[in-house]
Amino acid sequence: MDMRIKEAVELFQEVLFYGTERVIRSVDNPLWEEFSPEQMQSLKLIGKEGRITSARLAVLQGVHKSAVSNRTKKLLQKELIQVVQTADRREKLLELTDAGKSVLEESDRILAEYLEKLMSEQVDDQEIEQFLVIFRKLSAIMKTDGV
Amino acid sequence: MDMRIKEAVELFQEVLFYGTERVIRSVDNPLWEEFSPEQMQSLKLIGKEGRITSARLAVLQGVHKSAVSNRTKKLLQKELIQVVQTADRREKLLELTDAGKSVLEESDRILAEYLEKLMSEQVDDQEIEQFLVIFRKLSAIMKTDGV
DNA sequence: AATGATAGTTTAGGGGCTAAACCATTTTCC
DNA sequence: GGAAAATGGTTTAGCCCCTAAACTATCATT
Repeated sequence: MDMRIKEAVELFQEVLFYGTERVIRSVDNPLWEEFSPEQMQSLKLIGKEGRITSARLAVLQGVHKSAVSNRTKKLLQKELIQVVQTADRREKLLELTDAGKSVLEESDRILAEYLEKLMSEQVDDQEIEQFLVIFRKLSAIMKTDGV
Repeated sequence: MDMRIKEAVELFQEVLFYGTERVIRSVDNPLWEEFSPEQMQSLKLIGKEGRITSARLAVLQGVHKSAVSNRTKKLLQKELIQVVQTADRREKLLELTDAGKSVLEESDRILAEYLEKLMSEQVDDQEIEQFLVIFRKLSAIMKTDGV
């Protein structure tokens, strides 16, 4: 096996599979103690789309509809989202409340602070550029590779 | 806020927080249906250290000891690891069985195949090099930044 | 020998997931 | 127009993971 592939396997697992959880914990964002990553992602997608159905959210998040039902149920209880009824009586459109928007902004702000600090301490300018390039690429791959 | 930081926040979340699960699913490794990422990581660390205590595993994985107890319980039941008793009757050293070693090797082989295919289709040689550089950096950061 | 510390397990409760079952509503077909 | 099929979302059932307290056996200290 190509040594590079072998190394890639190790790094891939270390960073993507096993490192993520550690990063989330080290950011030490109080909001992330109250809202799970799954709930945060739901907020993000709802915010991005403006108004969205549960079905679409399930597709975007790649999970079963009942998982979405459970997530949105909690977000509704926490009043971070609200329902807008459509003509189709079966359907519910979800949108962010002001509180939901605040949570998203605050969460991003804290993560930005964390990254800014991390980057200023451990990464030089050129590496930041490379980081962005590679992550843009990874993001693109994840969106196209049947992922 | 620096636009680059803003972009980094988005990409970071997309790739590390929300993309990982999708990648795991798209690799389509049958072993990963039988063994969770948490169990796989335990196998990996046990394999790397040769013999290891639950306490050390808890530290390396950054989880509570009861989580480790549950993980190793399942791995024992599946006969992927076995216990070696020490002089300290409270303590148990864990080591891989041959079956455990096989699972690790097979899992890595499948992931290597996946990455090789991915890289040959969507990434050029220079990008592979950059990918490795950046991931080495990320891996190093995760090991030192109180992560 | 009694007390405190330690290693690991079990218990309790919270989060997540899949998928079937369920219910109301809409669409399709005859 | 009415019955059957499809659809949107919720609830139920069962499995997984986590944290942390409670618990038990063993070791170390006083």
